[in-house]
Amino acid sequence: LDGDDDDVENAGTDAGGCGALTRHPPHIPYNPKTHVHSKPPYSFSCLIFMAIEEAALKRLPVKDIYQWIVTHFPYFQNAPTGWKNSVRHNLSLNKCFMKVDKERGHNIGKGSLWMVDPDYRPNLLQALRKTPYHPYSQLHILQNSCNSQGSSIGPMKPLPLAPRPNVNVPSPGLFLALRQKIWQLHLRGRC
DNA sequence: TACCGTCTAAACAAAT
DNA sequence: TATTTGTTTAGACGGT
Ligand SMILES: [Mg+2]
Repeated sequence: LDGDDDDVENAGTDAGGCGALTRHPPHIPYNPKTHVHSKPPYSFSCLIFMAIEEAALKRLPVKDIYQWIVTHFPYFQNAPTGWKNSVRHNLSLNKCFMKVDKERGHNIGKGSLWMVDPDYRPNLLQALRKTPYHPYSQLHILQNSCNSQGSSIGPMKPLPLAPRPNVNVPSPGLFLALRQKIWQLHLRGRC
């Protein structure tokens, strides 16, 4: 039904080098909507994680994971075929992701729903924390820009980095909103 | 050097 | 029957 798997991509060499298959450089501000030729600086595990976390019920079928990824990271609209294979491969092999038990009764089309194994959710959060442009690695930008024009005080508050009774405190769902905010500040030349 | 996480390809089976 | 979904093996790569 969905005519995906569109190829017709770069035929072979790309002279300049900055063609499609390049991971986005860590030091340049990244916007998934505009940098459609850079591979997002997130692993498939992180992408899947964010997709599931933003789902109301924290569960998604494979197809919806695809959809979340392409809408939030348009790079994949024209990415070389194979990334869906990688998604499925990751879901299956990565212990952080598990299928929801096929509940008798209501079934959602094909396949199963996928969820994050609560025991391994901290692992995914840690992985996400280590990526660029994650709230935890970018919050200082918001802080140093939005406030203070005159305060000569340095570092301000150390930031709420961490510990927390965690569990589901640092919502990765906030990630995109925060990243957007940071991006806007960047465009205004304030950080 | 080994190990780990990651990515990509591919073979294959099962479900639909 | 064809497509989708899921599992598995294999190899490559960069970082620790
Ligand atoms: Mg799994």
